[in-house]
Amino acid sequence: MEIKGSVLERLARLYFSLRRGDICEDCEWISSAIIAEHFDMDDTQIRKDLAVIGVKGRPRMGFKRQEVIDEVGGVLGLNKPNKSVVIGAGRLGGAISEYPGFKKYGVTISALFDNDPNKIGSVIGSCAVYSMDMLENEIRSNNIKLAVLTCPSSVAQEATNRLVKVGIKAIWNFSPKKIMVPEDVIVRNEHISVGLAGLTYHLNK
Amino acid sequence: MEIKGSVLERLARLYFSLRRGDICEDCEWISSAIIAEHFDMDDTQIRKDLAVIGVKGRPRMGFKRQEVIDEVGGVLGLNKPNKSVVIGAGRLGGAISEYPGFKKYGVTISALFDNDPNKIGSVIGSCAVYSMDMLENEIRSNNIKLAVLTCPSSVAQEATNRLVKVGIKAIWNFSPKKIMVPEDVIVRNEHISVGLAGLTYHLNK
DNA sequence: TAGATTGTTAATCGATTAACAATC
DNA sequence: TAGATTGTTAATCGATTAACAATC
Repeated sequence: MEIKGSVLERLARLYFSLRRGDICEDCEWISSAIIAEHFDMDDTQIRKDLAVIGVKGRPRMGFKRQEVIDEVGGVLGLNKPNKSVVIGAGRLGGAISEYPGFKKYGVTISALFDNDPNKIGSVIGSCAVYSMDMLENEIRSNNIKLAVLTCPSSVAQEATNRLVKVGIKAIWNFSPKKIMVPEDVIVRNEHISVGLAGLTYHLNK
Repeated sequence: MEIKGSVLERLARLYFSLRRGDICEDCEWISSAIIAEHFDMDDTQIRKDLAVIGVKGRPRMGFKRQEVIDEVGGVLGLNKPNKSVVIGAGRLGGAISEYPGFKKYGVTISALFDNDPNKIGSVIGSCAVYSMDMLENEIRSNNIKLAVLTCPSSVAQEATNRLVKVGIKAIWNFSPKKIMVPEDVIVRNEHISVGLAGLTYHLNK
């Protein structure tokens, strides 16, 4: 059963908030009403989302916090390690490599790749920066399925083609370019400028 | 008339795609059908969104590309400069300061702020890094209304309080922490880990 | 004129919320 | 037992799509 994107996103928010302790730090049980209040949502929605993945609550008690974390984490694929590579060792690639959250949530970065000789051989956030020539080797020998694209738009499609050819199945695309992939590869576009527009709209209204 | 978030987001996507030349590079006219195909949407939606902000098309011709850019840019507040400050001069703050897109779309970064003595006094992407002590002065004297929060979660609320007190009206929050603001201040949360979960879900399915 | 495309109303579809019996 | 909370069905609401007259 394929879980819908909107449900996945809400489950992810719930997962990260519970792990971070934003909602209840030490409690054993948590009710859908408390969760809903934190996210400014309807409590029925919380129960329905958890029902989708088969998490059961208990009348008068609510849901077991640790069970929710474990089950949601399992469904989201965050309970076991996900190895990844980062294409582009600029500031954004560096920020992603250094972000402690990824390791915490099961995503480890195997290496960064760049064409800039000044960057090749350096280390960013405990990850080595390799030449793009090493890309295929690294991905194959570590059986990596996830790639983060932080390279310039001009080379995004070319990099994508190489990634797909060598077995990458999921691409997190931070370049503003639309990239083409075969049907069995999933792309998530992260166009942060779009969020900016919502703010400037309100400022200039 | 308040434009809904979903409409704003679609208009922003359209605006950036047209400016980048993703849809039609040099054409004078563009039809809602062509736009819709690019975004994998229904063409009625495109016409409705443009109708919301009063952009008129012409039967048999479509919409004037430049007019769409100008009108949408105007509504989104991207036609005139928006000065901003960035709180936190880590890699993410640096990536944002260096990103050429912001200047191109009317957002200029006045300064970065950090408490790390090693960073204070340096320059990132043509922006100076100042001590947090200078925050209020800089915002007041430049009449800045927009702030980007890339500091650690632990100080996000404290920084927010100072920003709000000195007149900031829009906050782009990259920290995973929920921040509290008065009603007249708008916050946009950019929790990129949420996007990651969608990819790991599909990989582990 | 014939044909393509807009603008808009009506119909459909899906998502959110309300209601409430079941349960501990 | 009484009361709180779940689980789920039904009702509402809003968003998307279809249809089509108007127009150039």
